[in-house]
Amino acid sequence: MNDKYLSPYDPQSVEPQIYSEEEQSGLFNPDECVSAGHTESDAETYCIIMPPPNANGSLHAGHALFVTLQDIMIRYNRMQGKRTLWYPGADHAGFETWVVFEKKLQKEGRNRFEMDPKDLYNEILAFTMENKVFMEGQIKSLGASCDWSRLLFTLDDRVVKTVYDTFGSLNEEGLVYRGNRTVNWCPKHQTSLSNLEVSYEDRTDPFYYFQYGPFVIGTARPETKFGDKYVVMHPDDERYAEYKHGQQFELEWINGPITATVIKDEAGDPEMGSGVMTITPWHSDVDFKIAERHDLDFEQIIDWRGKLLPIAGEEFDGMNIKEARSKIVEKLDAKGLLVKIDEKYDHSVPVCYKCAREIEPQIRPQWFIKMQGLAEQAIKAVESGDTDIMSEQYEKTFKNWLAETPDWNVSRQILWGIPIPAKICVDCNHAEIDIENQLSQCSQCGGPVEQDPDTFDTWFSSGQWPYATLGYPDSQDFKDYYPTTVMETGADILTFWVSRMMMFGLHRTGQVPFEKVYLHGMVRDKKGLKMSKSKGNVIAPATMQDEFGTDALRMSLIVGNTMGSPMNLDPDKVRAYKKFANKLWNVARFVYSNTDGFDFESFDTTQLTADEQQLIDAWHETKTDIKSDMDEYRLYLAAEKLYHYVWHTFADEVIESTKEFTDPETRLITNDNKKYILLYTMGEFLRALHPFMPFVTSEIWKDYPKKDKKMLLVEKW
RNA sequence: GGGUGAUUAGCUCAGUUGGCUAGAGCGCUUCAUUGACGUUGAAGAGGUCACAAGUUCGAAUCCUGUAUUACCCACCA
Repeated sequence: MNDKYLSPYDPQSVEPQIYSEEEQSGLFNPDECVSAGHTESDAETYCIIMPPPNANGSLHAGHALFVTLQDIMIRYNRMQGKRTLWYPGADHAGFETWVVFEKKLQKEGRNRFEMDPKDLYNEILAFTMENKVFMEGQIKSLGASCDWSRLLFTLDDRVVKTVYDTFGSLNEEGLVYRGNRTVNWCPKHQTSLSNLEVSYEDRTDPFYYFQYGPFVIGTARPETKFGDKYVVMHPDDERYAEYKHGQQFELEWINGPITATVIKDEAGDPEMGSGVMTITPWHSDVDFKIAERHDLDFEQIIDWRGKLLPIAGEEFDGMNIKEARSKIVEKLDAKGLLVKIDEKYDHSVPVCYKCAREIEPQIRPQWFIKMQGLAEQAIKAVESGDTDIMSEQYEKTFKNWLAETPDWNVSRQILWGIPIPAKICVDCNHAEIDIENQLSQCSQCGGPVEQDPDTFDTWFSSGQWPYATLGYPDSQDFKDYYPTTVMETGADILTFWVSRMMMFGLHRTGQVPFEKVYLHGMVRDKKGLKMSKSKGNVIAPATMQDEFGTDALRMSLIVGNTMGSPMNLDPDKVRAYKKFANKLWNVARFVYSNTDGFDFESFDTTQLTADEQQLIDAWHETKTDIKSDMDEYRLYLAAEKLYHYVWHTFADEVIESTKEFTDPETRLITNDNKKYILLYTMGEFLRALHPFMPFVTSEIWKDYPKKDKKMLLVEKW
């Protein structure tokens, strides 16, 4: 027996060695598996496209969970003899990286507005590349058996080309338009956000009532009221029956007398306040829609930095809106127009999900994708079963969201991303899509054109990831592996990402991008709370790996974690599986020390007694059971059953039953039947356990006395 | 406001299409063990499976209602 078994299992010394042996074997690449003869060239394929992690920081527990889940699926299916491809990637993560990078600049006392855009871009690129390498190292440390030779970055030329082609083909089908629309503008980040990137905060603020001509209007935002020259009420509100649609009247307002117009619109809610409101079409989506219906004027009151524009009058021009609010109230009060203030008005305020600053709705020309037809196709594909969302509780969310999703604003005003292939005319502002980058003058007025400074929403490019990675339309990978087998990702990005991949996949390739969707829940702390730096409850996977070993971390993330439900990570649980790794080590120590020199492959199994045969049959029953759990993605059950078998059946019963056959002198087992059972069964469960705990099983496998032994990675399960 | 889950041991959670005495990890009690094992093993305490009613030979599991709770979406002049 190898002396290494005399001391307890030490993950730190074993893991890097095992991973580098596996990686250097080249067998993470399915082509290598075929040419080395481990996989039949016509074998069924199995493919997972890795959700490309954001290359802007270190891995958190959620990454550890997805790497573990996918690696188990991949290793299991590879060991089933399938041609198995796990395609790794890295995401430039537009806005997310932008936010991280901006914080870094801030810390260094620098300001991006003072930097040359090219320098800025290059700095972010360098920053991202550095993080990308670091992140890949962490993924490797988790044991990911993905094919690094195919690694793709979301800003690689091949990806950009695919993204442009898709934008072009959407445009050809009339699904792209440029529109002046209300966007969710973050004054801090200087970009528009999608609806999904806006969160809401409950607040209690003062609510002001002002005299507006003959009416009383209520508002929580006096600072927008400068431009309000329309007063809206419900057509059926009898209190105001005397006022006709379009009727004009004079009134005294913030900066003197103005002329207001009465608008009758169903959006006016008679139950709300006085039933009368004034509107600010530029700075509210609801108001925008009313204004559109009645063809009203749009006036910008607040600039992109959150300051009042000249329309607010000399006194307020350039003033920050927060400061302006109280001053306006004071002024109106002085004029006798303040009716009352309700100090306790509860409402929810839209804020930027990154900086929590209030969203300022603004109007800005943006590129939009028409969603309705694309969404219908995606819904149909799920209903027909072409794509199976395995966690059924999310199927409804998926369909409901798609059925109601508005057109998608794909423009972002950030530098870090894929530039939108469009030109803007310097003279007439006309915007034109230019996929091939050939346009030199405006097709409308002949004036000079400039590149559209906006970039794509990162989900527009990552939504094309499955066919972009595989090299649509004519690469061999695309032919071999598309549609992919499983998309495994977090339930929280079902709408952000999975829905977009479905729509784009169907649009471009005519096929769904994946056959199954496995969604995992969020990893939380042991009390079920979301991990966050402010709560101080963040558990870094690297810490768990250092303390308990990667196999232990992997097991603890899997056992008891049902598909789609949140997962609570408790260090005590990881510790428990560290003990399990050591238990395996000691099982190996016992088996190897008792079977030195025993040739189990030449053993005549007919010598086994009925009771002994029973022990082997019991394993095979367990194995069959586990296999069906694996095939149906009940990984949590398979893991638990393996754990239970090794500890409570093999160690507690099989091993114990051999002890009466030991030589009193050497204290070794003398009975060949027992030796056979021990060796044979251990070989079986090492293989079965390998997808879950690749490191300790591989290390034990090195000493397994089998002829024509392969790496455990490519042994048959 | 709409939607989707959750509620099982002291704690954190499993429990597959309804089916033996409801399980795991950690914690707790007692005994044994230094001859595979950072110990481990044996035994044990601890559960009205949120509550109520129902379907069934049989319910933690299915139906209805109630309570509590979490998350997602929409949105409020």
